Amino acid sequence: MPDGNWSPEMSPISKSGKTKGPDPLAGLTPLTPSFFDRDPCEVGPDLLGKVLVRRHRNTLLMGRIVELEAYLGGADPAAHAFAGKTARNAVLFGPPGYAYVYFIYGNHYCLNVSCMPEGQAGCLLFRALEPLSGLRRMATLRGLHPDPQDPPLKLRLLTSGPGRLTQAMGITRAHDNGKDLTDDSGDLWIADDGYRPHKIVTTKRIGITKAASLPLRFYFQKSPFVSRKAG
DNA sequence: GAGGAGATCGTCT
DNA sequence: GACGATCTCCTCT
Repeated sequence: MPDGNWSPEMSPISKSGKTKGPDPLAGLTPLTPSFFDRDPCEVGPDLLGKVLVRRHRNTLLMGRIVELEAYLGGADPAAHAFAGKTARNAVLFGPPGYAYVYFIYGNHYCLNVSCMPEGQAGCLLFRALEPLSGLRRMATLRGLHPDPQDPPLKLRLLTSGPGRLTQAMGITRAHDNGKDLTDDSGDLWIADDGYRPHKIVTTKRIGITKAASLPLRFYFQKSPFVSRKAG
């Protein structure tokens, strides 16, 4: 899409997310481990526009990735892996394409995907999604009461932020940490639906004090679902 | 609309 | 015991 106004193709395709009728996963192919077997700075722009797929009980939840941050591991003081491997961050040192979920500020979970070859740490933090499917379930999980009209401004509250998107997808450390996000037989994986992104903006990362000036945050310039526009 | 502060708990030192 | 890759509510302008 050219970098004009937000495209209708990015609007929600299913409110219920119930998996009946035509296969809602038709045309979706899982990403491969080799996709993530690279520097997160390279993976980040490529991962924008892909779809995070979640099977939550009998409901399919899907969201397009519109905002990410890269964390580089041993070379990045802001990264959890900077101080070395611990029980908490062990997934980051494992094979690429796996979910690293951690608990922060006593309230929130954050979802990352591991990058780089096994033995080297690096990851991408999911900061925002555009809700595509299963909006009612997402609203319920978020503790919101969905308006029947689904006004666009309310939609932003579902998945615009790292803590919000994990809550909307029902992602927790106990249930999802260490999952293979390239395995479409699981209940959490990443798909390519053929969408090709429009203009990508690169800015400083949010909410950190160390290495705060590095341009490692990537998002779609025109997406209303990005957590914050200012870098 | 912008800014500040509290909530709340796992992880690390 | 201190800190933190956040969110929400409340207050002020």
